[in-house]
Amino acid sequence: MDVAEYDLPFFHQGGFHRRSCTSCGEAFWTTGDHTRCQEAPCTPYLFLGRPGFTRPRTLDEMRETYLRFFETRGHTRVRRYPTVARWRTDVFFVQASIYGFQPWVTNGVIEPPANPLTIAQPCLRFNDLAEVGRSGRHFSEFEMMAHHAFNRPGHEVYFKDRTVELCHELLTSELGADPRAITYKEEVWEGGGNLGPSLSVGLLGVELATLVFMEYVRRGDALEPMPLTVVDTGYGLERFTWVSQATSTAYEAVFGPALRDLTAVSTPELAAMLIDHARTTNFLITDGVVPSNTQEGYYARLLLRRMLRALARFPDAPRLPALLDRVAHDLTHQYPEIGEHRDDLQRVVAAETERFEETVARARVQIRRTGERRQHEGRKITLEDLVEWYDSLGVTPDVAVEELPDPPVVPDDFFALVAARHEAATPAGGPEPAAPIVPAVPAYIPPTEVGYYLDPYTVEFRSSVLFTAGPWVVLHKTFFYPTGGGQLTDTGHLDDLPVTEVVRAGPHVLHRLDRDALFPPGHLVTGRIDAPRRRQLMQHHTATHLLNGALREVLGPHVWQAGAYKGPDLARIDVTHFRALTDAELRAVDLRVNRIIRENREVRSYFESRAVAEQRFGFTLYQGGAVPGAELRIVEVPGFDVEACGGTHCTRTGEVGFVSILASERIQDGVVRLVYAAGDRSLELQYEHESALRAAAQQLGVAPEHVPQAVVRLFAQLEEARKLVRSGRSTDLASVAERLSASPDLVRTVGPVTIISAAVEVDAAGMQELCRRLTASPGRVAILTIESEGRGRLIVGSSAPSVPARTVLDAMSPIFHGKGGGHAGVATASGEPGSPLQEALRAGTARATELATAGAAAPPAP
RNA sequence: GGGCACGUAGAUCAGCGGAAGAUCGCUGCUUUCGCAAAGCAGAGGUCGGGGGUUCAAAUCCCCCCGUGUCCA
Repeated sequence: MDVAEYDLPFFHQGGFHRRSCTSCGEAFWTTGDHTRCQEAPCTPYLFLGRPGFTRPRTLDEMRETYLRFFETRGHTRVRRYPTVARWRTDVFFVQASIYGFQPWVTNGVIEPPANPLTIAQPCLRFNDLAEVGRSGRHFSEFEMMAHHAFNRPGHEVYFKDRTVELCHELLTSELGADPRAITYKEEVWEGGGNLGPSLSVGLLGVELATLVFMEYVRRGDALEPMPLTVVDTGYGLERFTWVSQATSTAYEAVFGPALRDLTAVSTPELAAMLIDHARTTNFLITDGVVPSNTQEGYYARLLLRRMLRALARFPDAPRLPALLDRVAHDLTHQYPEIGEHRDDLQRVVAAETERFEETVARARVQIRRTGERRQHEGRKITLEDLVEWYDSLGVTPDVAVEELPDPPVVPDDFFALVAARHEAATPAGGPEPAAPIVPAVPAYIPPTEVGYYLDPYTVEFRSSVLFTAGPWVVLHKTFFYPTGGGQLTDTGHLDDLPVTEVVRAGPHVLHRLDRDALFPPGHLVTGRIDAPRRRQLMQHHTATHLLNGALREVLGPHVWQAGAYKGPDLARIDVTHFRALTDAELRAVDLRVNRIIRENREVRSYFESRAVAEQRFGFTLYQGGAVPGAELRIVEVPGFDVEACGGTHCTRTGEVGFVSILASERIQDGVVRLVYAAGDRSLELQYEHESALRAAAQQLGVAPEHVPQAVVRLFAQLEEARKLVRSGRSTDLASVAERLSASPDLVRTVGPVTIISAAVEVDAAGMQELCRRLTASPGRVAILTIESEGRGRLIVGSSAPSVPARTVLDAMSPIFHGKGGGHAGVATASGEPGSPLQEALRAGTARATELATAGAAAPPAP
């Protein structure tokens, strides 16, 4: 980055000089006489026991001081964004104050809610979890205070000079830092394809803030100026608070009395870790994360389990619910929504705690058993076993060791071993499902006017053709709804040609015909939408919103839509929840939804600017996921449910008719699915179910209400019958066995050994069963053959030690080209049928006789 | 989104290529005034589902379903 980028008038007028840090070599600006930048590691912490600001402030005081400082200098205070970045697909969590404005504000698509603005944004970072509590300064949740300015050509708010000036004024005049102790180190910031110069603000060994000036786009090696430049600052609230209090760790300054209380009943490190995690958990769950084994949910689980494990070591410490409550109480002053989610959070945590305890109890039993078995076998439990258990049972080595008589030594780098194991695993990576191939619409074609938002009831219209490509048609204006938001495409006709699919591509709506479109440009077509289908789709879509609202009411505000489908036959909604729904919950949801339908409430659909909608309704708007654009389409059932949604909706709830919930299942940890039907479709299904029930009743010859008992009875009878068949077969085999044993030409006796050999006519399983019966008593050898599926099969069974079945078999196999094997007790083979098989049977009998004779002559030592 | 582990009797699990097992629970009998307990006997299994390899699969391979867990 060019030196000139950092050469600001403010530095020159303020008497700053530019130096190179003798430690890291980076350039920095200061009015003092430092030879090093005032940041770690070049400069050690100098503020410990010697505050960098004039007076100590608590976290809340420091935040308020900051925000007010910028408010009085023309900035508008903006509410925090959720810590869970639902509006983004590239990250799970907000990790910096600018995330709330990416990508639509920073790329210029929409206006910021205010300009310039100031914000205190809770951020989550989980990369250094192991350091939290131990290092004295790491947090999993921290607040990034910021002032942001977005500059468009012709509308310049402020840029580098004013930014540094404000920062310097805040530190010196407002907080009372010694101006000469401050250094502004030159750095380059880069991210998301953008980059620009930045200044890192150091004081007494701490990096207090970073001032980033986003002004370039990287195109290969070249840098191009951005049309919109952004002042992206970040001030660490926790560090400011710490520097003001000069305590020995940041935790003492930030967590205050809660930390002292908890330290008294545990250790300082664990107390800090617990409070940090409790804060983070409060934010996570309040912002809509349900603990699970995937995605965001896993972090909630990870934190909760770390807390539970730590608390288990200190019987005098408060239990998890009390800890979370205490921390929530401290946060509620600033974030009232955390207090509002208190009860819901406690339910979520209780369910997760129960689950954890079950998991650990189950794992302990398993480990103890394995330990005992290994000891029996004279083998040791290895470190590898512990890694395996952690990975697959979720048991930390300290717990595993408690269950083992002779545990291996657990090295300090245990978790590095786990990581290494994952390193070795190579990801598979399947092919992406093919997206429908849509032709490129030339840019000169004007955007399609869409009529279905304002008027979802028009199903016939006239419009002119603007563009065709193969079967695809773009119209000047359309009422056809393209697949989107989980709602399936409309179908119908353009003139008399069937429309099979409608998709949106950027500003255009493309209709796909069942053949190539031969309309000349400008041709006027009549569009007719399949009205019953559309009506059904609308009913399903509105029903989905009603269910979502009812689920939040019944289950709690942790419920978020995690996916939805609205087809012509059925609809589905997936929502976050910590366990499968009970029948009572389902009934409550069903009752609530159908009641709202009967009340025939208004369903309002309208456009609203994003900033206004977010401020009015909050981020629960984004139930369907990220929605682009400056304007949001809002679908609101006043007092019940509000969502940003692009679908077609009924205008009154009564039009939905009736909703019947057909099924509910837990589709993955933390997500449940409801399947349902609305309107005519729910009636149709009702009829289908009734007629199915009647048909079943008729078959059973009972009244419909007696079907369940009749089925139970039927199954009992079936079981009886199966038993009879089995015992019948078994008596059959028994009589065959008896007959064989009684046939003198099949049986020969050699000393204590009785040999029975015969060709029988049963199936393969019967042959085995027969063999087992014949050799049930000691001193018996059975050699049986069958022919089935064009092959010859044979079995040798022996309960006479002198005649190993396998040896007999080996004498027979070559004769009928049989393949097979077995052991001394039983051996089987299959090969050619017919005379070779008969020959083999004779040879086997001879071999068995030989062995028995030898055995009788020289009995084996006992 | 990916890795790994697991799915066997009502419950908890063993077996991991050669003839389906253990413990608890259940039923009956013995014993007892009765209960508990003990002893004896017995019932209870599509070894998650579907393909494949093999003379032979609960066991090996592939796919699917379910459960758990670790990681991003």
